[in-house]
Amino acid sequence: MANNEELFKKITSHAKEYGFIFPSSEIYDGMAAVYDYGQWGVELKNNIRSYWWKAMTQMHENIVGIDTSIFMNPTIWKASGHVDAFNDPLIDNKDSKKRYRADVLIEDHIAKIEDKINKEVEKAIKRFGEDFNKEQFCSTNPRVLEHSAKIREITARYATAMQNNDLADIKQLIEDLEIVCPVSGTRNWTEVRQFNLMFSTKIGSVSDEADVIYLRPETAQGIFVNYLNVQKTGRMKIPFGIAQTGKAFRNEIVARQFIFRMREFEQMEMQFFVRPGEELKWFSYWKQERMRWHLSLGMSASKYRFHDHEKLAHYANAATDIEFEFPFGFKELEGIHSRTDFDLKRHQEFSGKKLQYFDPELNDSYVPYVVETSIGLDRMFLAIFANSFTEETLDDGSSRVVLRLPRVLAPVKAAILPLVKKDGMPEKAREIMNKLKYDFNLIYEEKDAIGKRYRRQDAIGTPYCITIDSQTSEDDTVTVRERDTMQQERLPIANLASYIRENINPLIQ
RNA sequence: GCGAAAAUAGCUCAGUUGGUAGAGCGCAACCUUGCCAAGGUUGAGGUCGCGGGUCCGAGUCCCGUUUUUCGCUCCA
Repeated sequence: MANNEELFKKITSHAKEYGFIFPSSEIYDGMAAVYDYGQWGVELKNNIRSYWWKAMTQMHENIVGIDTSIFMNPTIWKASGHVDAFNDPLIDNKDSKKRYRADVLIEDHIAKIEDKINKEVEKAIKRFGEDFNKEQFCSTNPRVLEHSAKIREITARYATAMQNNDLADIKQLIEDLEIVCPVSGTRNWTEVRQFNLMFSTKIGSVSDEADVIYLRPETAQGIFVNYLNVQKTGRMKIPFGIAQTGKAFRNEIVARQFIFRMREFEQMEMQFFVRPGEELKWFSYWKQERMRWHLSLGMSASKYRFHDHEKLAHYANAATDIEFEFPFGFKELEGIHSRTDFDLKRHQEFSGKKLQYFDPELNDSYVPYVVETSIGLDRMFLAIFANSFTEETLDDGSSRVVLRLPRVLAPVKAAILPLVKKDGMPEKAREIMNKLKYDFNLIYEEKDAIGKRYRRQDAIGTPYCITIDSQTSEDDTVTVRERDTMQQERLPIANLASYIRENINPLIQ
């Protein structure tokens, strides 16, 4: 494990040193769990996104893409369940390290007081027999009156505190009631915190009248609320899919492990709409299909595994994760969920609009079922980056750091290097550069010894180094040096473009 | 969120019982060499994470805070 920690440290250092990822707002002491992509990082990230996008849309005739807004009508998040499921005040016990919902702790306490009342009532029933008037008893018995007054007091105080968002008073209430942790039995509590999964902001320029809106915690809802627009205007027939990439925001309590868990992150999602009853067939199809996509990048199959969910979310009837072996262990990289018709049904209910699809083959209308594939772009970046990072010792005993990125994803496809800064080589190199730059992202470099320049390209994962030497001016050939093998071959300049194109794209191979 | 550890140049680090900062690599310019980094010369770059305190004097001691890492917890 110590080795992996060491490796992970090297990977994060390398990411910063070579312009892939910087801590956000670094000169202001940074911002927890927020990172910026640098000059090479953004190229790699764009390439991953584009590779996914092409694999989903271009390679599937029945999948199209859209791009929906981060802001959406707030009712969408009520329909999706995000508002209610994550709006609770939480408190931790420092001894047991267990986390509780503050309202549940207080309700449990009230339930205990109610038990006391019930016991008084039971005793009274035993004593007075059949003609016992419970209502009269409760409104006169001093012990019961005391208990019910207490309950009213607690309830009122809790309601006021929640209304005023007075979390300090909720903490005080828990202390005043001498509520103890069921596990540790102690009253060593943290402050009460409101845990909101969603970031909120206000729309409208007059703040009093402004409405609260949320930054989307997932991109999926933008697809759901547009599915009929796409289906109708694109004349889509079930089964069909809608793909989208974009930023999502989650107010995670613990965000950690570099770019693995960030509060602002990018998702690549595809929602596949199917006939009710056929969702599990498609679920299994997408499971295999998505794994195939991962393996096409050439990373070892042993780095991947499925993790089927046993406990399913309220909306799902099947779910699996594709996990990847990061330096800190196997972790979720992509989720594949059979979401049933939950989301569309809820939107139908909350919007009052029919979200049915007329199936001409069945001559029937229904709300489609949905199978979702959802992958974190930043996680995919980390998986690829960490997996590609290699330190090796060469035969001559020297060492090199090489980023063995899948070539299709490499930020720079080729470096154009004049062997020396004279004899017309730089001019020839510029000429080649100008021919190829419309097709590929290139780097031109003439400073330092050729070996040093090769190593610099290795460090950012450039698959090919094209070197112009004295022979170039004689026969218009150059040497092409491959990143992983360091082997060189001599090629005519005219063949360079097709050589690079054919060697970088696994979808062609 | 709880607990522990850490923070000095772009990166990796050193910095004696407290006496106002160094190395290697990297970077820039020039020279030299010319197919696998680490020849020469010159140079840029740090209010030692930030804020207080103790002291004649703090990178070093104390308190707070921010960030990062690890363990636990959380992750519809």
